Amino acid sequence: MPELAEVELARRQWAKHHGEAISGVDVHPKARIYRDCPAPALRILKGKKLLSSKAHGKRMLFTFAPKLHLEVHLGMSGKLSTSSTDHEEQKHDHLIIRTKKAALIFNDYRMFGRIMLHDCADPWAEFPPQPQDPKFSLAHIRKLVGRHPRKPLKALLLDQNACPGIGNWMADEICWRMGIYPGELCANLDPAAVRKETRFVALGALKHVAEKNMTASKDGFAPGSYVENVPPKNWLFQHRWKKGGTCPKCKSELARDTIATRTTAWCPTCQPS
DNA sequence: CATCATGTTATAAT
DNA sequence: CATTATAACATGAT
Repeated sequence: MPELAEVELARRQWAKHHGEAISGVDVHPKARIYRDCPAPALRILKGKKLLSSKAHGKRMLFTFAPKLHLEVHLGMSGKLSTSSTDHEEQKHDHLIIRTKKAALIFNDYRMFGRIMLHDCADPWAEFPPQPQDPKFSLAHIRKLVGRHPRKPLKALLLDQNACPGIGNWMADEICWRMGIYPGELCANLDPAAVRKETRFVALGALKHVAEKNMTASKDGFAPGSYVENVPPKNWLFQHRWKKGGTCPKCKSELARDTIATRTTAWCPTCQPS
């Protein structure tokens, strides 16, 4: 499910409980999401306060002390939600962090998501710039494109070291805005166009998906409700999965195929191969 | 029953 | 060594 804007929205669910002390931690020790971290280790959070949080790409980091952070990745089907203190464990709830006011829940039925615990000051110190950051510069993109001349555009966009936070639908959206066939090789691309449209889609997604609903309600969201936050109708997003879906620009029927291991939708007219 | 899903990663191949 | 391609992971919806 989650790309950078959905991840940011998920982070904000738990972020509503910054400042609250942790009274209990329920874990499912066998769940695959704990493959990087023994589940019982999470009990160290008990008695600590959730101080702050941030996101980078598709990762979230929840800070409980200067050198104690919980990292969460949602994988394909992970969800963060909050519920009342009497929340009873639902199917595929793998982690429930309890405070006096709420239950913070991580649910993931496919278990491609993951949990990590960090005991250093800044576990993300060496991360590459995100598309929405000013550091996502033209020089940076030139370097990326130059390093991957035989890589398809779509594969570059999906590379989390290159474009952190971009996933399948945003990658298609970016290719479509560029007017470039997703299988086009990086060697043939204009780095300025890659930068421009990647930033447009990243910033637009944050605005439409992450921010919009945050002002819609002040007392939280029902679990999963945020998935209804979607980009506008003139984005490819709204048309790419409909059968017989058409290009919002030229109304041609969209094409579909697997590119860079993922199902890809594009407009054969606006993005000729 | 077969196919597909907004993701990553270990391993192979070039 | 660096870059690129593919299979595997687990569950549910269609």
